[in-house]
Amino acid sequence: MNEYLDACLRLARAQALLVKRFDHQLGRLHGLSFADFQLLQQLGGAPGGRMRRVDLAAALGLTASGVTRSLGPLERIGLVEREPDPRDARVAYAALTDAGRERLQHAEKAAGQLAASVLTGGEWTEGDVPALAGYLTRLGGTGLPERPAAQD
Amino acid sequence: MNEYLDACLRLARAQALLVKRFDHQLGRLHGLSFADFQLLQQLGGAPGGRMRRVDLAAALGLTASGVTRSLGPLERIGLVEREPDPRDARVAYAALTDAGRERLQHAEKAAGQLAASVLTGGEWTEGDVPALAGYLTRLGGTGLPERPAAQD
DNA sequence: TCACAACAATTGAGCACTCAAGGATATTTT
DNA sequence: AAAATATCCTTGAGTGCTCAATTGTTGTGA
Repeated sequence: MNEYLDACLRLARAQALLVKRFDHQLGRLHGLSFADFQLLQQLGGAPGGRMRRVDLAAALGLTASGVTRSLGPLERIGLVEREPDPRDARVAYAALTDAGRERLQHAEKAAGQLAASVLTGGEWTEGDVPALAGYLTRLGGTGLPERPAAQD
Repeated sequence: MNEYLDACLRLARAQALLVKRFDHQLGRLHGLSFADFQLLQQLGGAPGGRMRRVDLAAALGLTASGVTRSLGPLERIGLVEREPDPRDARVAYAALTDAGRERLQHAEKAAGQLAASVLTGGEWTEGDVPALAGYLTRLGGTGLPERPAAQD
């Protein structure tokens, strides 16, 4: 096994653990999965807190079908609502509700804290996280929502 | 959004893309998903090419249930077989068949090549991959099967 | 020796997706 | 103008898991 495959396998394992931790923390405190959180975050970063579903799918790296299915439960609990486009009957927007905006704020805080707890202390030194982020960006870890940096 | 959460989100995105690429390549050439490949690899690295299912679950970071379900199709196509433990009736072993061993060899070669194509060239310089592997190890990217390093 | 806790595996139900198909609508081509 | 093609979204079916419940077996302690 070469070092490249080793790194790919490590990435898969690290991600699985990380998702588990985020799911647990966000689920416990806010009733959201990590995937839900990412979806809300993309909406939160869009103008007016709304996006066409097809754009949301592209932004999340999912299919349209996946977005439809993910939005269902979030609409039902009132975090997201559906809006038509007056000019194009094919299009439906997904928009954050006030409750959704508030839930996102709290979840973002919790997620930020969990991320900091994972990536600070112990062996993590000053340049590590930017270096890691750089490598992950090269590997396709792009398309994150534009957000003002929140300093912890 | 702080830089720690940014890195975690990038990891999730990078992984999704990587899995898609491995699934596609391994599926096309060998009829295996990336998850199937990882399972076969764990068996390949075990003494005699066999492990208790409960140990396989732990090694893969899955539940016993997940392993039972993943092994089903692989048993049906003859890559893996089930063996009882003569001393403990609770236990079932998952063992690579000859066909499974051969499939694994081919898949491992293809996976190694894909990984190399992802992580070499362009922006990747000499210390990058070991550094990335180190960070991922810290994040829980451990438990990979012991394999003699195959140099490409 | 016996009761019960721990262990191993499986199965039903549910979550989180993809792919393919299909319906409706808008755009492009003829 | 009409036909062909592209776009958007949803739904059925399938993949890949987890959790909870269940069954059967083994190990431990009284």
